[in-house]
Amino acid sequence: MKAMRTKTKQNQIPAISLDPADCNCLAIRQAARQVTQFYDRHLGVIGLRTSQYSILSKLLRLGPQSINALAMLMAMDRTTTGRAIRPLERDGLIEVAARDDARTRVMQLTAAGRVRLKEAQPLWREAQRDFETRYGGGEAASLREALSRVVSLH
Amino acid sequence: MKAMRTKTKQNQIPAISLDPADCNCLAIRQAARQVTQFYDRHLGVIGLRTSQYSILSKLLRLGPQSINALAMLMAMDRTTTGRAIRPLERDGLIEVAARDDARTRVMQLTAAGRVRLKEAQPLWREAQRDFETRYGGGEAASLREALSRVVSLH
DNA sequence: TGTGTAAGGGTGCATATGCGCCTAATTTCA
DNA sequence: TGAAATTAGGCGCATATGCACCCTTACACA
Repeated sequence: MKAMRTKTKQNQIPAISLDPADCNCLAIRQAARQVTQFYDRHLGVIGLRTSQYSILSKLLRLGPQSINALAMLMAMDRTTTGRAIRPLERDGLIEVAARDDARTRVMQLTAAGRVRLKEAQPLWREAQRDFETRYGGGEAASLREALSRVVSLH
Repeated sequence: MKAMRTKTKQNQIPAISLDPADCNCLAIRQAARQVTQFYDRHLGVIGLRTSQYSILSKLLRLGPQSINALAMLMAMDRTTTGRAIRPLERDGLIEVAARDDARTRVMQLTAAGRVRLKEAQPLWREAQRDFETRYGGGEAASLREALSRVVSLH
C-alpha cells in the first residue's frame, strides 16, 4: 500500500472508476430489485411485503417507536415512513400508543400484528435460507457489512 | 475449510444467519435508498433521476432497445420499464424508432436526449467520485462485484 | 408571560416498483 | 393454411420513495 502510494502521483487516489458502466447507484438498485422480489415472493403468501415485515420486526424487537425514530431505524425518509405504516394501521397490525407529547405518533404492535409476525417468521427464514444457500452464507455476511458501511456514510 | 466440514455435522452449511437483524433484503434496500438519494441530489440539478440517467446512458452505449431488452439490461420488471420511459418520452429525450415487428417499441435517444446526457455526465461523475472517495474505490469495486452476483442469482 | 425557535408530522406531487390480467402481433406446426 | 402457442406490451391496482411546503405543539428565554 505504502509502496503503491510512493510509486506515482496517479496512484495517490487508487481505483476510483468514473466509467458509466460502473455506476454504484445502478448496481445497488438492480440488486435491491432482485432481492426484494425474492423475499416478497416468499412473504407474499400471507400478504406482507418485505418492507412491512421489516417494520413489524423492528417494532417487536425494539418496542414502540415514533415515526421519526422508525424512519431513522429503517434508514428511510420520514414522510415515506409515515405512509408505509398506513396499510399496517389499516389492517390492524399496529396502532398508535399513548402519547405524552401531542406532536408524536408512537406506533406499537397490536395482538393481531404479533400473530401476523409469528406467521411471517417461517416464511422470512425460508427466504433468508434460500438466499444464503444460493449466494453463500459468508458472502452474504460480507455483503451486509459492506452495505451497512454505505448506510453509515450518512 | 475441509477441516471445518469434517469437524461436526452442523458445520456442513456454514454461517447462514437466520437472525431477523441480519435480513439481507432490509440491508440492501436501506443502502439503495441512501445511494439513490446521494446520486439524485447531484443529478437533480438538471432535473434527472438516477434511474433516468441510467436508461439514457444504456441507450447511448448500447443503441436503440425494445422495452423488454431495456428491462433485461436494467434488471427491472417489463412493466416498470414501460412506465419509466414515459417521462423521458414526454420530455423529448427518447423516441420510438422504426419498427419491423409491430409488437415492439424500440426506444432511441433523440438529439435533445444526447444533449441532456452530456450535461448529466459531469454531474454523475461528481456523484461517483464523491461516493468512491468516501466509501473507498477498491471497496466500491468489490461491492459492485458482490451486487452483480446477487443480480445473476436470477 | 409572551414570542421566537425547534421538533414532529402531514399533504401534494412526481416518479418507482411489480403483480395479475388483458390485447395484439407473430411464430410454430399439424 | 389455419389453429395453438409464444412474444411484446399496456393497464389497473397497491405500495414505495422523497422533496417542498405547511400546520401544530413544545420549549427556551428575554
